[in-house]
Amino acid sequence: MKVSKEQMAENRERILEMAAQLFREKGFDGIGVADLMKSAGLTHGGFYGHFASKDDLMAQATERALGKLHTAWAALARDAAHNGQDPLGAVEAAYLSARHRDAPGHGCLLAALGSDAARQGPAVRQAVTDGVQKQVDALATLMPGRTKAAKRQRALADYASMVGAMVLARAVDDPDFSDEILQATAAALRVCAPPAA
Amino acid sequence: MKVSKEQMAENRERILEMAAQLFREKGFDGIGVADLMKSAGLTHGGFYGHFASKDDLMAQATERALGKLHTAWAALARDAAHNGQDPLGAVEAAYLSARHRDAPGHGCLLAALGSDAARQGPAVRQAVTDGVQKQVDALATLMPGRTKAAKRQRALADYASMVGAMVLARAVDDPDFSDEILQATAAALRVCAPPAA
DNA sequence: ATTATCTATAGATCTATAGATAATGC
DNA sequence: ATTATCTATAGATCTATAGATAATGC
Repeated sequence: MKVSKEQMAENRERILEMAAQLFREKGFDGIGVADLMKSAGLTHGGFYGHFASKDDLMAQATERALGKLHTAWAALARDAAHNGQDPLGAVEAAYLSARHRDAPGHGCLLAALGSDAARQGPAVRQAVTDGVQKQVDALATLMPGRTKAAKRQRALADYASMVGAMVLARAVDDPDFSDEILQATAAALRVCAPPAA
Repeated sequence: MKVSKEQMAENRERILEMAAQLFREKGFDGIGVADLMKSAGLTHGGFYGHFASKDDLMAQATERALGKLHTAWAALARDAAHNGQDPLGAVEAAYLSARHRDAPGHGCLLAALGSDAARQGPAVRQAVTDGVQKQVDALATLMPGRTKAAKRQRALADYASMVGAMVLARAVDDPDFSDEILQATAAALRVCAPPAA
């Protein structure tokens, strides 16, 4: 049953990716180690050769999910700028889209697990804090404003608006109401921080 | 062991209040029926005489928590108006306070359980949807704006901002960063929707 | 020989229920 | 007599570990 070093590294990656998705879809408590390993095509017991505990995996999956979104935002902003469009507007539009709302497993970790994260241990909290700082830094770079402090302040408020809108849009049961929340927030962001151009 | 009808109604109230608090503090999955009943000073088995299931309790506790906050907002706005202050600003300041952040068990259900709520059954989702509609209606009444639609749009965006800011402020591990998130969001709300006065 | 994975299980939860108990309220 | 609560437990989870298995890599 032993596999090669390469195969083992690949297995570890698969567990981590699967965890990052399933935690966002079902919550930290919504998926167990056994089912997670089954989804990765491995058995329950093998898990503890890769991670010290479920909490360890949760922290690493959190870091992974936040890092991936950071990369996605950067690519989105770069493409928009390359096409002569507003980079900030592109990131905001993607975040506040029905597509994002309907795919929590591949979206923003804070929107999917934000209220859960506040109740987790130090490792997860640390990963969240680092991830949020990086996202805010990225937004601040795209933000219009005279001073660095003004850009950062706007970036923080912008991020909070988007996370809250997504949490609400996913929590409510009525699809029309959900769309309305996303659209109203997108409109408010346009009014508050119009593109520098 | 039987108690009077009045005592039973009182016990039911105590379970519901305790649940509304403990769910917000520990998450829907973070507190079990047995521990909840112990907190209410009753035994595990007695629970099912009051509620059909844990899910039933979750839905009723959700409705209760959202209703209480609605009442609190109304009182806050009324008092502010009575003292010649901006009612909207009073609600926003209270929501985005460190006091609210540090007492999730008595605060906004969406900030405490928003990402959890999206994964719950129809009863909880329905209670959340109704509660959010009422909060948004209340905010819209306080909101400056020419048309009813404009007020509602601003109210939706306002609510999203506040919920997101609180989710982030509670999720991050660094107290200074947490304060910064709340303050930046409060500042952005002042810029976007300045008091009508 | 080493070790990544598998099988099996310990021990601790959790929701829900069945039957016993004892106080209310006709 | 009725019924709200209690005790005890069934049945299903969940995390974590111990020991067996079998393929890699010296």
